[in-house]
Amino acid sequence: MDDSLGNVEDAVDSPLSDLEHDRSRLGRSSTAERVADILRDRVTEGFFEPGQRLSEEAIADALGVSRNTLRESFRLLGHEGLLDHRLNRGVFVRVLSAEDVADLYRVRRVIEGAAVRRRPSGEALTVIREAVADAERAAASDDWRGVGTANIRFHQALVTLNQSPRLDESMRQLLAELRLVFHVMKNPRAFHEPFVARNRKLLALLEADRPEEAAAFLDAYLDEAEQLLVRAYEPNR
Amino acid sequence: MDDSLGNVEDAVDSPLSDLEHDRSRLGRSSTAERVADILRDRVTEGFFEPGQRLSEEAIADALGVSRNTLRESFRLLGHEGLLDHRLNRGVFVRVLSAEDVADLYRVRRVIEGAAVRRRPSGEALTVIREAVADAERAAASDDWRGVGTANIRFHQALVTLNQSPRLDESMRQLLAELRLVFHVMKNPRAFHEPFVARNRKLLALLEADRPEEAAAFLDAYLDEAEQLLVRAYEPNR
DNA sequence: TCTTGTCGAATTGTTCAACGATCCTTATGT
DNA sequence: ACATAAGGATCGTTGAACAATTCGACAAGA
Repeated sequence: MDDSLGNVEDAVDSPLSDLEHDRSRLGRSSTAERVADILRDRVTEGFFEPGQRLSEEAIADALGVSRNTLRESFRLLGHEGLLDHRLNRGVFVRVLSAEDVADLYRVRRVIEGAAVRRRPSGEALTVIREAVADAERAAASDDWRGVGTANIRFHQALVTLNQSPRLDESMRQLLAELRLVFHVMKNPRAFHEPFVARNRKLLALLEADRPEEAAAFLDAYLDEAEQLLVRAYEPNR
Repeated sequence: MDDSLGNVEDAVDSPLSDLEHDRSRLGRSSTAERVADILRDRVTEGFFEPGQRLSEEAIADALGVSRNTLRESFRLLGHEGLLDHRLNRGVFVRVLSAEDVADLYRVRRVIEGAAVRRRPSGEALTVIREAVADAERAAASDDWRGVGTANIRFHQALVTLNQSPRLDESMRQLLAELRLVFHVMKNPRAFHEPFVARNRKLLALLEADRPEEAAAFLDAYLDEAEQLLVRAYEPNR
């Protein structure tokens, strides 16, 4: 890797370093992990309902993989909190209690709160702006499911202000768990609509470099979101 | 389950709900998980050195379990950040970069910082006091390894102030990762001794209910700890 | 009627042996 | 010295097998 040689590779130097960015996706094949990806999607999208048992034989058969491989996948998702592995009984889609929801929001207040107190980099702000705009666009066309995913992207982007890969990863998992709960909202509009404008407001506070106000605003934001969720959730226990 | 019947069960109603509390300990076995426990200990205690490859056949043979079971264990530890799973190459004890260390401390500042800003419950304070006392006792008898573990207990107890099971678990994993790094300190005394008195000071600030000062003190505390670690660590890259 | 014991089917937990795929080292040839 | 090819070691995955455990059903007993 000596650039001083001035060989033909220099011509594609920039696009090449772009490619390097995708390298993390390369090693990423392995039947067990791919199966885990599929199951993760299915669980978070609600295809498998919370509490439902995932039969090893049935799923291994359906996906065309062996039970052993499937079990490796189960271990991964169990560790992510999406599946509940009970000894000798099988794996079940995790059922979150109201107390779990409260805990998830406790963590959000800590991680997102720390994020908005930081002086944002322009780069991070760009991503946040896009998420806000996407949510507004989706709301304008009554696509409340789209609002939900844009909203998730917004909060994920907020956390990147911490500049910590581990916190990013924690947030990713946290939001995956939270999606398990979102499905109980029968009226997605009622849950997502109030927050579109707040995202815009929070972004403005960040851009104005008023971290303490942003933090206070976020706290109220999360309080209300939690209330909405718990209220719709508590009855089903 | 109608209590109004006034049957004999009423007499044991209270002790029965006590029993439920122990239910979590029941499911607690499974060869794969027990193997994961053993390996986790071995890795954090330094028996397996960072970078070392863990042969499936050799370890499965040594522990008397099958390769498939061992692989399930590997998946668990891989997700905890202690093992590095490279496709078709095997699992290696994770090697943390200086950037990883910085990230771990970034997370600590967020999680522990949030913790000390809370009004501590008397119960949590008791555990913290014990950890401080243990560290002082160990230091008095030149047991610097003991100081290290008491110190870890101290910070783990700090995090419980957040009253969040998920943050507790995150901290547990984070500290396990950090232990991977601690082993590079050839002089444990130089690394642990300065913090015994600071633990006491931080505890005093908590007891005096001065959260902002506690937070500022903790930040400086973590800054110095990180500096010490990185300085001893950077050369070995 | 309620509790307790027992049986059997279904499912998970774990092992084992096998084979292709991939990586690493070493030997080979230019 | 360098690229290439061969070989061995190890991983990835499978399929089958069997023990262990759960759970529901049903019978026996208080």
